[in-house]
This record gives sequence, C-alpha cells and structure tokens, in this order.
Amino acid sequence: MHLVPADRADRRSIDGHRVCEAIAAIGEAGRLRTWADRFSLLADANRLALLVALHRTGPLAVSDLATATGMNDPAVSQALRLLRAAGVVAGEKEGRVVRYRVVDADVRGLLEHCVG
Amino acid sequence: MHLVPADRADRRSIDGHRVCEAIAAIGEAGRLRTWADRFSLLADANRLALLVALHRTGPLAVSDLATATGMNDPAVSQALRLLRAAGVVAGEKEGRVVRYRVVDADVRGLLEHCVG
DNA sequence: TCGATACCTGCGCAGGTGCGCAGCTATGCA
DNA sequence: TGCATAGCTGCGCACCTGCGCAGGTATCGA
Repeated sequence: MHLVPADRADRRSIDGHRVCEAIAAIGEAGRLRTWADRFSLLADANRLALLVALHRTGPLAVSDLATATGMNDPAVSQALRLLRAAGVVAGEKEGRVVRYRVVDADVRGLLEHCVG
Repeated sequence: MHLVPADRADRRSIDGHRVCEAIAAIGEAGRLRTWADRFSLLADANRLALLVALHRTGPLAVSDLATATGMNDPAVSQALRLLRAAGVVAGEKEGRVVRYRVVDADVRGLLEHCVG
C-alpha cells in the first residue's frame, strides 16, 4: 500500500501503515466535501430549526416559519433560498402562499438521527 | 395550544395550528443549538477528513494526520484543538508523539451514519 | 550537551456568513 | 381600482472562520 501522493512522499511518518489506512479511509475527496456541505447547511441554529419544523410538522408557509422560529421573514426567505439551491427543500406556490417541505432524503435521515 | 410567545403573538398566521405544532417540534432552543454546533464541527472538509481517518483507522499522530490529509501541521493542530475543546477528540501523549482518537459518541454516530 | 523532531501557539489576512433594512413583485379582497 | 398581504431580492455591515507564517516548548537520540 503506497497511497501517499508524490507531493507528500518525503514526509516522515510515525506509523507508516496507518497513514495509508487513513488515506484509504478518507477515500475520494469529493464525497467528504459533499457531506461537509450537507453538515454546513445544518450548522446554523435557525436553519436547523426551520428544517426540524418542516420535517416534523409538514408543509409550512414562510411567514408561519418566521413566527415559529422568531426570525423575520427576509431571514427565513434567505435561509430557504440557500436550502432550495442545495436541493434540500422545495416550495409549492398556492396563491400568494408558498409552502415548503424537506425533499432531500439524506438530510431527512440526519434530522431523524439527531432529533428523532 | 397557545405556544406562540408574547412578543410574536400579534403576527398573522396562515395555518395557526401548524405554527404551534412547529414550535413544539422545535422544542427547547438549546438542544437545537447543541446539534447545530456539532454539525458545525463536521462542516469543514478537512476536519471531517481528520475525524473519518481517526474514526476508521484508530489513534493517529498529528503529523501522520497531516500527511494523510495533505494539510500542514499547524492547520491539523488547530483543527484538533477545536475538536478537543468541544470534547469530540482526545489526545494521549506518548513521548513526543500525541495520538488522537474520537471520544464523542454522538459524533461517532454521525460519522457512521454518513460514511459507513 | 547539542541538534533534530513532534507538537503547539499567537498573529494577521483573505474570504465567507447571517441578518437587518429598504424596496420590489405578485396575489387576493373590498 | 386601490390597498393590504405573502414572499423575494440587493445591499451593507458586523462577525466569524480557516489557514499560512513565524516562533515557542518538550522530548529523544547522538
């Protein structure tokens, strides 16, 4: 197992074989970044509150989300825009009301995992 | 169910009962913030790589982590300081080598959940 | 004792983040 | 038609974050 890239092959190592194991464990860099990005979306208490509310209550309007979380509506709107751009939530327009819901299965899994 | 706090009681609501459900779903604010903080620790690709390596490979020295991830050692050290301050990892000194490991059960659960 | 090594720390910079404010569009009701 | 409401957007500010650089401390080998 010679998994150390050429640009760091000259570094000294404490436990050489464990370094290779670690590199194998990390695997493809893109996959970890995808998860890091997912975690980043949940890393804000307000966004997490929005997602938990949507996940456990079902479709909710923007202004109701604002009332439930104590945020004002531009903040909610911006948070939802971010989540929508990431494909985590989707909104359905019904007259002048837009009701959002969580559509990303991985995020649903995380929400289930942390808040039941 | 009148769960809307007094300072937002005057807001109009689209689906009044759903607002209360959402507030109940959000629950205590501190718990969500704890989880948001946890997610925040995993929200950086480098930190996540360190944690995955530690989780799947076992105790690893700082310089080996630097080699495995391609970071330089001050960056690894600072990331580990953050994780240590949060109680996620712990280091055991053995001569001049410090081997770190993941000690937080919740974070272990998240790592298992996302990267198997 | 002297040098090399493993790790840690303070500092500063570049870049990102969240949110309030003001203002916009679109829809519904009288 | 006129007005209120639901939601979205651009802008700017304060704040935070990650990392490189330089340098410090502790341990080991010669």
